[in-house]
Amino acid sequence: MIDNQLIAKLKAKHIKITPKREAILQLFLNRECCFSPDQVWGHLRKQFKHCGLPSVYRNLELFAQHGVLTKIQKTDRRLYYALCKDHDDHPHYHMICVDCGRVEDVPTNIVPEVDKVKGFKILKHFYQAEGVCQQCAN
Amino acid sequence: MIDNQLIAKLKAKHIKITPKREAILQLFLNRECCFSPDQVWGHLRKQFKHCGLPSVYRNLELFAQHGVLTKIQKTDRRLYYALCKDHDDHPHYHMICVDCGRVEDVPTNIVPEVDKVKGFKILKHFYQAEGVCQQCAN
DNA sequence: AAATAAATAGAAATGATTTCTATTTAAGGG
DNA sequence: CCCTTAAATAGAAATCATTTCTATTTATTT
Ligand SMILES: [Mn+2]
Ligand SMILES: [Mn+2]
Ligand SMILES: [Zn+2]
Ligand SMILES: [Zn+2]
Repeated sequence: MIDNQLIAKLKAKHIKITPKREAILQLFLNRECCFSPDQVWGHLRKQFKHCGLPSVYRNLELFAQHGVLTKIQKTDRRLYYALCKDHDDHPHYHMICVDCGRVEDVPTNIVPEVDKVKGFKILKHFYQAEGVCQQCAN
Repeated sequence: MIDNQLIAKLKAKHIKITPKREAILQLFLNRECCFSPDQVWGHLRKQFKHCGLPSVYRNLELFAQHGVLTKIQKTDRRLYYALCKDHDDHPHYHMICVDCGRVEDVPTNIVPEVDKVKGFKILKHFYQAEGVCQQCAN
């Protein structure tokens, strides 16, 4: 059912595979959308009688720390996470559908060349695009 | 004292020029840094005996709506605003010094060409860089 | 100076996120 | 399998940045 490569990766990092964690990953694998902790919680409560929201927050952040999920910035300033498949192997950014929440990895060759312009030493940069995906355009 | 061109611009938009608003603009004009509402409030309370935090929130958002200020994304996920001088005349992004908070407008020619790649219709995009400014590097 | 719509202070509410702690559980070794 | 142990969890409570509400004040126009 769940991606075995992903499980192996997590085990290699000494991260326990719990039913809740599997269900969270499964949700992101099934629907390639971004979800807020609250949305993930709502999904988990269908499967599990007991389910704490703080655990959802902790696990989403854990997955983000290990490159499995990426944080998505939306205008409502709440937390959103999405699956990041090309985990740091190739530079890419994320494109979010404002309609359905779909998140696509898009390879990029944007490189900050600006340290010459203003004398800034760039430590990190962030690019994100919003729009309407092909499916939602119809 | 305060930028008269800016005042004229605001009057043209039927925005009342109040002492608090002048003081907020003056702060951003004096120090080209990003500030949180709380930081602006702390500054205003030195000059004004009575000063409500909700007014600060409202005014910062008002200025942002009218392109005078721009929102800055920091990792602490709190609101930050900075002066945006090149207001939409030229495409540019913002570079933030992680040390002193300085914000620089940097012209860009980054154009999202990705609607071809994945069939996405891009509505807006956001780029921001973080680093250390020349002054703080010394 | 008076009229008026907008701006404000201050208190209170909101709600997403975090913290805390006792209990449960996954993983590894016998 | 059964034990052991460190990690994960639920649930309640706290936190705290941001927003809402309302009576009062104020900037602008007559
Ligand atoms: Mn990704
Ligand atoms: Mn700007
Ligand atoms: Zn879509
Ligand atoms: Zn600096």
